[in-house]
Amino acid sequence: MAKIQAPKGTRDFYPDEMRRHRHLEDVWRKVSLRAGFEEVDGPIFESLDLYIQKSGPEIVEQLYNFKDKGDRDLAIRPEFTPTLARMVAARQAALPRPVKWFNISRVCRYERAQKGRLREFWQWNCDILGAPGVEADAECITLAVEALREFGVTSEQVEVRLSSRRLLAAILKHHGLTDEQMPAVYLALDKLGKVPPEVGKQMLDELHLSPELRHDIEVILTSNTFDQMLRDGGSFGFTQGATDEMNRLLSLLEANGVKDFVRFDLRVVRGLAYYTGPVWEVFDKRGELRSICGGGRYDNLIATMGGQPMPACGFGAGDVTTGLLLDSLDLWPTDIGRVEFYVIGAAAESFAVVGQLRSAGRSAQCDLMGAQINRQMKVAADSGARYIVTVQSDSLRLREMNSGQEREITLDELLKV
RNA sequence: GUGAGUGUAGCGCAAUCGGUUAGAGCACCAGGUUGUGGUCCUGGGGGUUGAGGGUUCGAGUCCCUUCACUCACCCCA
Repeated sequence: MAKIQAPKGTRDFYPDEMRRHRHLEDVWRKVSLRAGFEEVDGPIFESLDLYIQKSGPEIVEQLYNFKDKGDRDLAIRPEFTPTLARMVAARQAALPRPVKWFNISRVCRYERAQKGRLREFWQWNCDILGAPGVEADAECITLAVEALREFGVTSEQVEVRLSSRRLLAAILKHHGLTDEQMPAVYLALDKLGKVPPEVGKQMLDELHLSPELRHDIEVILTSNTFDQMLRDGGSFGFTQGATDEMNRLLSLLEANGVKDFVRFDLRVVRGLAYYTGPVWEVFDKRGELRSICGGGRYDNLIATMGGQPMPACGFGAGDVTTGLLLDSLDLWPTDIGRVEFYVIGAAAESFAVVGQLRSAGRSAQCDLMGAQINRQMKVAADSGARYIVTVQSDSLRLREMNSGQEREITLDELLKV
């Protein structure tokens, strides 16, 4: 029989990989719960229409869809947000506000696999619904930063680039662009951060913008703070409300202690039809990886999906890019998911001690191969156990592997180590 | 969808100009030594050189086809 390999763009998780994956999920879940988000989930497949409703018919090309035996058109979820929107809309009136939900979803997208992008991956999603103000945006950004900090990532290594679709749209409108003309400019802006300056210049030339707009775009590109942009570029036609909103968001981020991670940068655009307010994306500062995490405000989504209008913001982070980030910064913990005790000795004696440890809520294992003591010792050392316990008739010895310290110990003491 | 690169043991690799039976390391297994550790020694299993075809006295090596993987473009919810 021919060996069948895993489908393109998928991964097998052997124990080493699974430990790492578990670490990602553990951190994501921990910081979410710590911030008062509640975990939710839905089906891994949905009606194809759910995705078409949110993203248009073109989306079908980019997802795994199929007909079930009842001839229903279904799709494996390519993202969690439509499910979230469906769930919120179904109980909209009854949900206490704000709704703060998170989810770690396994998702599939039919795309060419490449670095940092596979056909099956996990996405951590956090959303806040029913909160119209920038407090919710600040909460989301802060949560993303807290996860990065928990992974051991510093503000030297990554940054949150914060933009605003509201501000961008105001600038373009101020210069007389119609809603139809805006996407081309958004697209160019988005590219500008990612291509060499000459190429960027050429892209802008091709748009034939007015000199005034061209000037404002130059200011956008060279501004590192919102204040600086306003100083260099004047009002840009912003309303007081729009300016206040960004300033308030920035001061909330400062109050939350994540200011050092955040840089104002209007080049960040993200999906075209979707976002309505602040948008942001996390990048590694070395510029080696695609974006690690991103989100923003999408106040129209719930109504689009058939619910009552409801303000919303949120973000998603992928396991693949996050993993690559931890790879490149060498931030994987080495002691995760290992059994705490490895008990060495004759089978009957080892089993007795292992049983006691497990009953006491500790993790423990022993030899199952009938191996000689020296062999057991080697296996125990290789297992990464924190403690090795040797049992010989009635005497127990405990060895702490990091320090190498060893001592005689009673069973009662052992259970409390 | 477009373009480029790479396929040799479980893994990362070597094999001169096309030349004998494709090698060593790590990992795995067995034995020995160190009696409570990660050492060391000996041995072992593992390969249709991705697959198919061609050129040749002879192909891991050259040519064609195909498949897979990787990277980039497009796209990125």
